[in-house]
Amino acid sequence: MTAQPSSAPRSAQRPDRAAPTLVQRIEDLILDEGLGPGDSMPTEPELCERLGVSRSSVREAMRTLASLDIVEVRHGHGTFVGRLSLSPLVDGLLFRARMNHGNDLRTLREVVQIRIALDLAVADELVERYRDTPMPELPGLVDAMRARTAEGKGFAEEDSAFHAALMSLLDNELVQQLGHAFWQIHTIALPALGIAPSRDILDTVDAHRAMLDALAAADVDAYREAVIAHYRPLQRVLESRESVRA
Amino acid sequence: MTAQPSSAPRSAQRPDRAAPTLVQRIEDLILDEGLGPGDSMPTEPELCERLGVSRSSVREAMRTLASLDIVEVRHGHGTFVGRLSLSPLVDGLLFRARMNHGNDLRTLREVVQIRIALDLAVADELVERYRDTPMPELPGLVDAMRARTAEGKGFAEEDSAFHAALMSLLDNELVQQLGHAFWQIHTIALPALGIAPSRDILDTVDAHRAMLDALAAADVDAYREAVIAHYRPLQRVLESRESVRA
DNA sequence: CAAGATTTGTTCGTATGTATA
DNA sequence: CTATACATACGAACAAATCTT
Repeated sequence: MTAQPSSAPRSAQRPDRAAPTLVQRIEDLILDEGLGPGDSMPTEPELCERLGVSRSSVREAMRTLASLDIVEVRHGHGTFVGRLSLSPLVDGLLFRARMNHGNDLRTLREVVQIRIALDLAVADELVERYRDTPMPELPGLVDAMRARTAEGKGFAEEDSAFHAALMSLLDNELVQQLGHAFWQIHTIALPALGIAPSRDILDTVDAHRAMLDALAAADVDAYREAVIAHYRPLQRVLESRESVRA
Repeated sequence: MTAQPSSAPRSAQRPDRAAPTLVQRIEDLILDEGLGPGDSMPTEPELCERLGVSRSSVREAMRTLASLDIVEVRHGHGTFVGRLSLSPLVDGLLFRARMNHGNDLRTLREVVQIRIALDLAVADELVERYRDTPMPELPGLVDAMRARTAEGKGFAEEDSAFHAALMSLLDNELVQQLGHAFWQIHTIALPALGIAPSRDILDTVDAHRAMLDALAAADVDAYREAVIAHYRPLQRVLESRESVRA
């Protein structure tokens, strides 16, 4: 009955002996040429020649690669190897969030759950690393958050910088990017869905400070507590919108 | 100094007052029409008319949406709303893995680290859920793994089904998909990079059984141990290839 | 500042391959 | 087998953005 895996969505459509798609051929070209992020790609006419296809085809393939952040195209300037960020994940999840809006905020709740899980999972290592590499700029960020909250403004920049700084201790680039990607999801989605931050957002600021205190004291349990507290206001906003369930 | 966020890669290029891109307009069309995964999209000529753009532009936008799994196009049949899977994440990470191959297997190591972190993070909840919903098909899967190993074959199907079944207990669709996506990465990447599984792959099979035993006994610590042991052979393969560092 | 060269963005018309009825 | 509807591919022309001279 398991004739077709059927789980593999579209990526695994490589029957091995089939003709490589144009997207793959361009990927191979990047690798063969030894290009890295930021390096400029051949121009479209050049690619048409080298690959023996029309410009329309090259352009469609480039769009695919651009949406995966494998290339980055700048109008009137050229095409460059992209940064291989997780922006496609962000784009996909943002659309998913818009899609099941009206029903509930399921996607956003799940994103927050994963952020919590990730933060808790790296807590041990973070405490250890922080011992060797304290980060003197972090308290200033927390103060800035408080200041901006007092002004009635958001503190997205500071929040992003705070978490990015902590994650940078981990020597795992993918975790950093995943964290940033998930952070982006609700930072972009909530305002876009017209959902205002709750009043107890100040608790979030305090939780940031508590996280720093726990790190300075090398107290893993306290850090875990602070992380959970840190997400509580956000969770409250999301749960309060929990409505119809099919 | 923070004039431009500049951290936002490409997704957030929405100065709010700028003309919505064609991709966004098609996304809006899907949402406005109330379409869901599997529903058929308007045909290309129809979209050209409704959106007032040429066929090529529609096609390029569709390619972008297809690579994000927001639409799925079936040759000669039509275009349909996609499943919103995490296939773009898989595609991007697979390319990244190919890119820093030759240097080291950094990306794959990071993927495994995240899988471990996720599995450990959900251990508590998993044990709890398993108490209420034991899954009688799982031991059979482990036996099948052992049988296939004895035949010298891989057990990708069984492994995938095993982890998918466990994750399905969690009531967090995103975690399931993330787990499956990361699983796909090294399952696809390792053979593609010509790296053979290590001899001690049998330990992985045993670890699967240990995971089940721990779940049946509702022993969280034992489950955590088994999870870690489960990844050890894979980690060994990846660490052994650690070579040049720039 | 201005003109021109380069490069990507958009459009049209046409022909071809593929799945369904 | 034929017909129809659909996606796929191509090539040429023009538009718009960017950089250089």
